[in-house]
Formats: sequence, structure tokens, C-alpha cells
Amino acid sequence: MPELPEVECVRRSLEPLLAGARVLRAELLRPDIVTGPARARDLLQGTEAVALRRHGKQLAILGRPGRRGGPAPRDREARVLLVHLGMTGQLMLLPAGASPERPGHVHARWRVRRPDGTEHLLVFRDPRRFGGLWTFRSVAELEVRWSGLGPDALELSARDLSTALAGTTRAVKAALLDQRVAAGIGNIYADESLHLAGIHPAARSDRLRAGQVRALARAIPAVLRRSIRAGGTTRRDYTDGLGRAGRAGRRLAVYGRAGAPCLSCGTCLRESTVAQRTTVHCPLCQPLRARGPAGPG
DNA sequence: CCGGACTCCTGTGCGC
DNA sequence: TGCGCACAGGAGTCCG
Repeated sequence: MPELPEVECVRRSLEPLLAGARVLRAELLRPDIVTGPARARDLLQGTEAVALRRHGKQLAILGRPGRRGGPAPRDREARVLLVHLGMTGQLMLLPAGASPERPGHVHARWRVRRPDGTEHLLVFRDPRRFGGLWTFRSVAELEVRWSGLGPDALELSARDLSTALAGTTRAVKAALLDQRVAAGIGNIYADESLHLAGIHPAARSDRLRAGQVRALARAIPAVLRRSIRAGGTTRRDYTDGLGRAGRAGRRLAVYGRAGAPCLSCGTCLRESTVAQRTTVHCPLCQPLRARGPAGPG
């Protein structure tokens, strides 16, 4: 369930506490969640966390080699740990000695010491294991991976979106869920963005009018930013890196509201399946066929 | 090559 | 009341 806003809230909550912290120990409890080299060093042990970066739904912790102790040449390299939360993933920072509220399904943990001397435990838990960790030896390697994704959905331009949609016959919602079109949109914010833009989720991507594409390109970042400001959407499990639930769920216009009245027009919201995903839209605000004088025919 | 379908995984909630 | 099944979905893979 974590989509771009939730991952960004995790990033913002953790970065001030992790930046400058020394990773004293990395423990991998379930090796099969890692892709790439998975020794302690690859999991940032011995490095200093310098920054948390996000692209779409992916969160990277950048580790810089320590200066003390004359490390072996191999260990003077930078390390990058990429975290994908999947559906039920959580990355949480706890005071050292504390145990997670729900300790089950903790797959990795890190003991860190901040510059002020306090020690904390960073925990990755993911019951459903749709998420995971990826390790890289450099920021350049991370960027190679990220180059396979489209532009971050917060930075999406009308031009980029227009090009991507013009080249596919898929339903527009299917295109929005494709991380190569825009990185960071999942089922919740696809439905929310399409509702705000007044576009039917099943409309063919390449048949949208220019005005619809522009409206969608405006709606996507607007919906995401509003959710970030409210701390993200918590439906069940999601919390930020300090265990705080988000308040954006109560602002959702369509997701999870099938059968309820549209907040704009009062029409009963309709549930369907698009791109194998539960989809909710307003039949009046989001007509499949364009209305008005600008329409084709 | 494109797009749709299937798969992984487990907690939750509903229906019988 | 309790059991069992359907459902939730990000993203990789497979197949037509």
C-alpha cells in the first residue's frame, strides 16, 4: 500500500535522525529478501548514513565508508541500500533496547549511533514480503536501476505524460500504474488522480484529448502533495519511520468509497476492475466518452 | 512488441 | 461461534 506519499513521509521522518549516524551492526534475518551482495558491509555495516533519497516508491540509504581503522580497500567503497516497502513493508526507527510493537516478520535490522551518542534500532518488517532490499556499490549503480523508472510522479510534466500516454492503447489507469510511465503511483492515487482530472479509469490512453492529459498531469502531483501534507494514507499497517499513522485516508475522494456519494456531485460511486485492480470512479464526473463541444464527432 | 493474465505472500473480514 | 475462503496489491514473469 505504500505509494509515493507514504514513502516520502518515511524518508522525511527518518532522514534527520539517520543522516550522520554510524551503522554499528547490520543483521539480516531473512536473506532471501535481498537482491545483490548481502554481507554485513553491503547492508551498510561500518558506514555512515549520509542521506535518504527517494524515486517513486523506492527509498535509498546512502552509506559512506568510515575513516577509522584503516579498512581494507574493498571496504573503502560507498554502499547504497535500496528499500522497497511493497505492500506491507515498514521501515521504523526505535530507541535502542526497545522492541517493535509487532515484532513478527522483521527481516532485517540495524543498530545505529547518532552523532549525539544515542543509539537506535532501524527495523525492516514486511509480513507479505512483496517488498525487499537491494544493495549497490555506488550511487551510479543505484541510478542505473532508477533509470529504468519513469520520472518521479511529483516531477511529472505534461509533456512526459502526453508522450507516454500517446504511445499506448492501454486503459489510462493501467498506464498510471506502470512505473515506467511515472514512478510512484499505485492503486489509491491512480483512482484519486483520475477522479480529480475527470477522466474515466478505463479510457484508452492514446485517445485522451490534450486538455484531459494536461488536467491529469496537474492532478497527479496535486493529489500526491496533498497526501504528503497529511502524512500519507493509513488504511491498516502504514506508519512513517517513527510509527506515526497518516491522516490522508479521510481525504480520499473515491478509493474505498464505492457505493458512497461522490463528494463533487453526489452520484453513487461505482466499483469495477481495471488492470486487475479494484477501481472506483464517479460515472458523472468521469464519463467514458468525452462530453461537450470539444468532443470528437 | 505489446498487453493482459498470472504469481508471489499473509492478515483481515465476511459469509455460512 | 468458528472455520474457511476470498480479497487486498506492487511488480516480475509468462504467454498469446
